[in-house]
Amino acid sequence: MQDKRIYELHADVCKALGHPLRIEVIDLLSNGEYGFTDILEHTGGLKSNLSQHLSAMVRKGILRVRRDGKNRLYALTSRKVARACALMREVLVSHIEKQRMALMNEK
Amino acid sequence: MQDKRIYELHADVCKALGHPLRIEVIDLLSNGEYGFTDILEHTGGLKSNLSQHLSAMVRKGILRVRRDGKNRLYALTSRKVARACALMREVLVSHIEKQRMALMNEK
DNA sequence: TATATAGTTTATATATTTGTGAACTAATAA
DNA sequence: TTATTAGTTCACAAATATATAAACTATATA
Repeated sequence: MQDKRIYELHADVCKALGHPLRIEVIDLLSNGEYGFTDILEHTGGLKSNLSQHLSAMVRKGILRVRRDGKNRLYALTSRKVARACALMREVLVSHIEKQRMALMNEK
Repeated sequence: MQDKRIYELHADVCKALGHPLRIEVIDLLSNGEYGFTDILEHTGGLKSNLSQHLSAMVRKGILRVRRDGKNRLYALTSRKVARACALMREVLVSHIEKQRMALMNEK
């Protein structure tokens, strides 16, 4: 019941997965590196909003950026991020399945 | 740029990982099923707070509960949850490593 | 040098999450 | 039946996260 610090850091990194836009970005970047403008075109919304989400993801260590002329290219820091994300999607899908089943049985 | 709904659901499940107490619970339940009181003893804090976190996790489909007399037993719905969590921890660890390296180089 | 492009940063209003304690409920035990 | 145990639910205050728009910055181009 000591050193909760690791749980705080761990939760903080996981928080990066807890927003629809950020999930969409991770999904896209699973295919490789993309420029800011391409990501924005893909997700829609305001550039300032996207910029903030991306830099939060970089700060938490799940994305990296590099400059290429006047563009910025974003990528996942590791395939592990994509894998973790995919696992959670599978958990979601089976939960939805179970709910559907439960609904069918009560009718 | 359509059906963002899946991203919302996906993010919502991932949000379950985004809190220190919930990470601590997932870590514990990686070892198997535990009773509410044992979890509380392990994490500390108020029972009402733990109860709310646990039921949110059940609602999102990452934990399941069952009754055993007057106790309630909680478990992960799938090993996938533990694996996703472990992957994100690895991402955290290598980020911390990289930061340490960066600090060393600038000194 | 002046302009345009490609984002970033900042300020702020709103929405969501979290922690706390009191009240409540279901199952068992006396 | 009455307590007791083992949690859950509720209401509310405080803390965090999010979206938006305006201002700003760095690089490249004319």
